[in-house]
Amino acid sequence: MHTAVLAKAPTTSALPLIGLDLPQIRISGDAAAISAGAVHSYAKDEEIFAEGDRAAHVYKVLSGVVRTSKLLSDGRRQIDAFHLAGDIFGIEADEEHRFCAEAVGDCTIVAYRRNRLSTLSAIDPEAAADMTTAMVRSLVRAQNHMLLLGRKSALEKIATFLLDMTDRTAGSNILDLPMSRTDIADHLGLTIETVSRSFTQLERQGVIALVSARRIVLSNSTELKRLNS
Amino acid sequence: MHTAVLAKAPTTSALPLIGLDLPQIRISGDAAAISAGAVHSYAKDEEIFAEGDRAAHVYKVLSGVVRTSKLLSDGRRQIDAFHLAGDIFGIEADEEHRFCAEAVGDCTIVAYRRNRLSTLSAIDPEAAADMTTAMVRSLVRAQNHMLLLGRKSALEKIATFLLDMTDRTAGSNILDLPMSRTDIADHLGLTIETVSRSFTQLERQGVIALVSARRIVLSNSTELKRLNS
DNA sequence: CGCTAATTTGATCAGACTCAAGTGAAGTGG
DNA sequence: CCACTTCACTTGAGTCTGATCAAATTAGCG
Repeated sequence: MHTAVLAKAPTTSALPLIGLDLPQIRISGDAAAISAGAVHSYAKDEEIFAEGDRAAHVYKVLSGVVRTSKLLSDGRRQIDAFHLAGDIFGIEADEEHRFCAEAVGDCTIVAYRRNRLSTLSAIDPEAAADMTTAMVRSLVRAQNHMLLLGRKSALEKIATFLLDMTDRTAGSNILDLPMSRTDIADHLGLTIETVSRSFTQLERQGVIALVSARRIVLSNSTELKRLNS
Repeated sequence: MHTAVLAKAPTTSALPLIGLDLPQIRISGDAAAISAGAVHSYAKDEEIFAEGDRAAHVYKVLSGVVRTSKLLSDGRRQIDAFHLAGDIFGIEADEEHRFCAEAVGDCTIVAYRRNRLSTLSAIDPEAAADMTTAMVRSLVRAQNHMLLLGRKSALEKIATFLLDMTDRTAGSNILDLPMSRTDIADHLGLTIETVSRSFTQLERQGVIALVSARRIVLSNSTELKRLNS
């Protein structure tokens, strides 16, 4: 992992108070207890950590979007999640990362030294609870995603994805997708062609409008929810 | 949830010491702290809890196998995991169960009152750590399963499944499957016909031998591991 | 021993994939 | 500022894996 050179973004600066501007999940407690987090910036597609790297940190997205994924030997890829601002990722059971993390677009991230979850819980129970919350959230997300991957049609997958992304970003019905068709495909267990065709089909049905490739208006979210099953 | 009437199995008996015969994950600490677990028996296909039930307990399998699953409105089902003896299941973020749990065959289960994970961690940090371990394990499993569901072929899915079940049960190369083809299909995102055909194909290739429908000999686990990708 | 449920097998179909070409937008360099 | 390159996305045609529908076989059980 190395820090990206981006003029505007802060680099490897210690955070005086960890739980400061982190609304969604607050890493609380004494800064000394969980040695202070460091902020890093990453450029688009830059690797944050790789599968097999030593899992020395837990991360939180400050801005931008991160994807975590696993690869098969022949290159097939499954993106298990996109992490938006406020999301925690990189929690591992073992000493090793079981998936890799990359910046979807330019982004900034806080890295917290991982003093072994068990140890942490003794020192700072509240921080441990926050970590637990993050983990439970990942698990719920993973369980829903397994249902999607195993049992939903292409159109249903896209519908679910659009609704989920809308929920997690703006409340409005305009959705700006931060990721490519390739990323969407690898997240939903489809190919880019099928993703594209599904978008087109939804547009023809008047369910969505494609302002541009990455900007989508949900013109009929009722129908979208129905497709969601 | 109701307790099955099985002559041989104990029913709703308080456990004097919780972490007694639970080798894999030990729920430790003062029995008073996490009010004692109660043992229940369930018959094949009996429901342990349903999607939407209040999540008042966390469970551990003592004997037999449990499946946890989610349903779509039209009946399509995704089994997210099979839980064998020693496995913990039913951990939830919310007050509600997000999936349903049923007995695959006759089984016995301990139910631990769920004094909110956060509260628990204050009272009994060690028990909380055990719970965390269980959760992390579920998460790792879920992440691997997403890769399987999203990116593997039918044959690869079956190969992975057989190897995983073998790992989790005996060390030998004889595997007794506790679940039906339907359950396997709903776990792997396939149909029963495809599951059956994949088994047949593996048998014809000399990779496995089907002693009976539920008893499988892994005659060439090297080839099975290669298929596993 | 007969009944029921589970599994296997066969034939056909369809949804999603592959391969291939075309379109469009963004960025680069002259 | 515009031509050119590049990359992302879309669209089309044909194929294939796995689904569906249907029937046969086997196993388990009262």
